[in-house]
Amino acid sequence: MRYSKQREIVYETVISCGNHPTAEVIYTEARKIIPNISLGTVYRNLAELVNIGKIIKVVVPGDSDHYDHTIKDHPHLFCKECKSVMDLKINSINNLIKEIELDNQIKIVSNQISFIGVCPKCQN
Amino acid sequence: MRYSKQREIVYETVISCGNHPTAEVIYTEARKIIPNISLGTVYRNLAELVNIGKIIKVVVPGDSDHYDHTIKDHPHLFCKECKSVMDLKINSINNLIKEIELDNQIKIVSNQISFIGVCPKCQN
DNA sequence: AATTAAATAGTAATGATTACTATTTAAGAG
DNA sequence: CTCTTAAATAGTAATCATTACTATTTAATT
Repeated sequence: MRYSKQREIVYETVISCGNHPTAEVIYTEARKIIPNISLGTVYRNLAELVNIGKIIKVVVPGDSDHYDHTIKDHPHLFCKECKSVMDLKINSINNLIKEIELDNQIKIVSNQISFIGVCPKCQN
Repeated sequence: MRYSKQREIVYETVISCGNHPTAEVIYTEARKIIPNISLGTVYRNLAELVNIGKIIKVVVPGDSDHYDHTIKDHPHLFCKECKSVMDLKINSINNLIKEIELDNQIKIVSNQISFIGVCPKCQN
């Protein structure tokens, strides 16, 4: 893969944004640095960064895809109130996956574990 | 909610199909009984059936939504090979959710736990 | 049988994402 | 340093799933 300024900016934006940005958010941020970067370029580079394992895609029910620079396998919470995506801790995720593989006679290569609920900030 | 033949057929199709049909699959099936049923009617009734808790929606990364007549909380496998959706058993899902709620100080109201991998039929 | 609001069919619109194409550019070779 | 070439881009069009809209139909009540 050849170097491109655009890909570098897209990657840096995913990291600096922190809050699981969507393609649209990354596009808005990236345009502050490369004003004529195109949305297609953002999508293509996000897909490539996912492919080479530098970021992951987070699928949220009823919302566009989000991107996460935390590679380590972890679930997410989608907050009903503030619509934010939050990383979750889970102690035994590897054990859980092994258990599910054995119990169901399947091979798991990746997962999308999402919870819908209320984040700490939005608890009343 | 008023009775409608269309809603009844949509519901029965989700049940009889078994294999986690998509809206498009349900539309095709339903047209065998009501030839001029519209796709919008299928979508609207699926949403209503989800709302009243008679079916659940299964979100799969990179695929359109699937519907499941099994209400009990359970995760799904999306098979990379045959593209099918399969129900999974998990012993301790309620304990898992309680643990995650405590560890992360959040309130969970629903979940979408999906694994991507290979189903038993597609193991070589 | 008349009334009324919910549900429908058919179609248009939306929104996220992907595909296409002419142009630009990174990077290696001479 | 210049030439070459394939990868990457910008800009735009197309696609796909899903939702919204509207005139008409229909379930259910009076």
